[in-house]
Amino acid sequence: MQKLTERQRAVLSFISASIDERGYPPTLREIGNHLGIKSTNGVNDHLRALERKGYLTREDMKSRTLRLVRSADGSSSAPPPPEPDNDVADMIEIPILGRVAAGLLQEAIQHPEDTVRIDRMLVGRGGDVFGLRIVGESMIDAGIHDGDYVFVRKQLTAGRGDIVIALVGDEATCKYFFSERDHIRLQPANETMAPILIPKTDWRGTQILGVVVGVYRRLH
Amino acid sequence: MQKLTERQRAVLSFISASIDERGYPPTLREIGNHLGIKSTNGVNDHLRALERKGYLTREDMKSRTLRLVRSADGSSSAPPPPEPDNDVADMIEIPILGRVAAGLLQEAIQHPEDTVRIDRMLVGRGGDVFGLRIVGESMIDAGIHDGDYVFVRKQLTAGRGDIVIALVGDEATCKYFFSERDHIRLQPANETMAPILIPKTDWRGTQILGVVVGVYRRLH
DNA sequence: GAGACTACGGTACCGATGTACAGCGTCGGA
DNA sequence: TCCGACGCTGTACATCGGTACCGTAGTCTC
Repeated sequence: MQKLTERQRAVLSFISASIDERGYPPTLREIGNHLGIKSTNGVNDHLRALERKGYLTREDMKSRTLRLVRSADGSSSAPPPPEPDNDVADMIEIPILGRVAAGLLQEAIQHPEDTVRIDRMLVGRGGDVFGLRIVGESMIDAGIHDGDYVFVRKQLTAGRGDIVIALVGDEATCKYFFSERDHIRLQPANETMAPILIPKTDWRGTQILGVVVGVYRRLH
Repeated sequence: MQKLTERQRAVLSFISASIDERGYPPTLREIGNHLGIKSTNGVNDHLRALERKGYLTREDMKSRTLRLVRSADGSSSAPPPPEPDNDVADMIEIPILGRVAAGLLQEAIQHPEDTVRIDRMLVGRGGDVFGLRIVGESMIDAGIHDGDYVFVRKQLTAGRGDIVIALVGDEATCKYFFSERDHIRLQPANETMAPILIPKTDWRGTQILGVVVGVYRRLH
């Protein structure tokens, strides 16, 4: 399968998204509208290129007859295969489990507040991701404010300097992670707050819930 | 869910088959053709009945916008019920138009880099939303860092203290917005940077592109 | 017998859409 | 430097396709 340009990929992505979300393909003008292309011909050029490169087919003189072609590697395109498209329109559903530093984890997990869906692109590949609401200012110098949502990829280990969600006692907390000689240091990003030091002898892997892969703040 | 007549069931079945096999819904005339109905009105009667009984929805004055509605008992209608069409309406597709303070607006708008989809909940109701990538540290004290994505609701006015995307000369920039006696003040959230003052006589409404309604930062 | 709902035929209108043609600028080879 | 691919603007046009309005019939219920 020939390579696509950025622009062509964007067109393909929008077509795929349209089919997924609305159940029918877009028109030339809808595509143009979405991508800021004013001329139907501009869009048609892209479609011709995508046809030529084997990514989609369409029928003459009929509206909305775009069909995605499954690519050789099996990575979809085609709508009927229920598995998510590979590079395109890859969505992830993220449960917002609770608030960090606001209660027991168990408690939080049992009362998912809400669920949001965002583009997989925004949280990177792979992994099981959940969301938490931040309470407090302990990570403010890292640009994580009170009320922000953080998206967390579940994993038991972390690298030096990663922002993690860790269990300290019964509380989940958001901190920088540093593994040092004989202890784990959980460092707030706030000059007024002291790091939490945990002797490695007391440390268990299960205490890391995951690594923060995204931060979202709603304004207004 | 109300009962269907033989004929209505046949219409529904054909629509479903069309979506399954071809990837897009049929037109009125295609339905009529298949079922031996010569009048578009005959078909339209059926579609109206199916709408009224809650089996499908469609959009006005747009071709092939039939959508099957999942029936209460879960027994399809929807051809491949992979994802719940239920809250699909709550998704929003956001084109990432460019980088703030990195070039001309026109330039940016004409070259959308990419598109992301996120839950409408995250950006609030209504409005046309686009995305920008932040370049620079001018809003760092507001927790908006270099490389962050901001989601912007298009609007020409702003309230005191809103974070806006504004046109200053040819550049789009992200700043706090303050309307004062005889000038507009665009205030960076960075102690080392000076506000931009624009006499109200020089100010035009078109200079505000929109209000920042969300900030996203990808980590890791 | 009046009034619904169903199930069409026919026709007309007009907005929605795909197609075609003419250009323009950029960019990376050959 | 010419050429092809890319990525558009702009315009014109014919068809596609949804909607509206007018009729006819059969069935079923009240």
